[in-house]
Amino acid sequence: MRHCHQKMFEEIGLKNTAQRDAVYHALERLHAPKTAEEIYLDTMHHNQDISLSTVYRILETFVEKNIIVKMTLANQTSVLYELSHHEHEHHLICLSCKKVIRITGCPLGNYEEEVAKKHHFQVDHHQLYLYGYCEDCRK
Amino acid sequence: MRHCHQKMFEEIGLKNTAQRDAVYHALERLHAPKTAEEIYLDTMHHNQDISLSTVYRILETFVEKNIIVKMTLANQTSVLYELSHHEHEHHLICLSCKKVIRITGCPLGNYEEEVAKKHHFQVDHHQLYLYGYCEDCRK
DNA sequence: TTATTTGCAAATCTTTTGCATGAGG
DNA sequence: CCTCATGCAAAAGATTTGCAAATAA
Repeated sequence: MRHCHQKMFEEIGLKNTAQRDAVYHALERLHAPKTAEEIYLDTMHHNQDISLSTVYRILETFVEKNIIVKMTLANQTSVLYELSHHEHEHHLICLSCKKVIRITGCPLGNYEEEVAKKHHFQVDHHQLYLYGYCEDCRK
Repeated sequence: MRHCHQKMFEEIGLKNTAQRDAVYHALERLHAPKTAEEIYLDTMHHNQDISLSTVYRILETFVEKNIIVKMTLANQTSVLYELSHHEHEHHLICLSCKKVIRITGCPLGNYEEEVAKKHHFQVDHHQLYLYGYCEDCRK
């Protein structure tokens, strides 16, 4: 039973359990937004028994502690989770293979301020998704 | 039993039923992205008995015929539907009252082409959501 | 030791589907 | 008439929850 993330859990005030460690490892391995089910299966495939409800609970806890983020894509029923990268990013979503690709850079410029002024809406953050076909699927 | 949308249904090859008419009326009244449940309740409140599964089926049909669009917001489990406006639009979502406001105008410019070039990704369309606080809630 | 975490099963919520009945053209 | 649409109830998929047992600190 490894405890690679012991220090991190300590810092954020969470007990260092084998299940939390395993879920964190899975998120590191998968390095893309994944469903709770996918994270559960990946964990099981790496010989860490866990129950699906525990995965959900751990993911919720991680979201609260801001170490992962939660997202929902258009016309997709499940919620996706990925490690927080603490940098501004957007996503490309392949309509064919459903792959999600993170990209940095942002075209918004001072658009948020324009919107704030024009619509009397105080912008906190934004999400931009570009849907299309990835290199492999456009062939 | 009114049939205000008879001509439209005829044109797109759908039978003109009281339920379809009622759902379309509800979408016109609500003029914002709403859940199937909300559309169902609005329809019932306007004295048109309908079953929730029929609402889902009608909404699916309308999506196929391109007279409405389907969307999912971040961290929200339910799918939302609204009339197609056939113009490019984005949405402001109030984090407090959950209101969704449609806006026109787009800050992307030639960003899609840049992404296509840089990431070898063929962009089909995009979604932009600005989260924050609306005029009523920022007070 | 004690509060926290986990596993299991059951509950919940949203959406879909099978099938018999009903209605539009 | 005959096909398509609807209602109902049941199924399905995703997520949450209650509770007793297990475990970290």
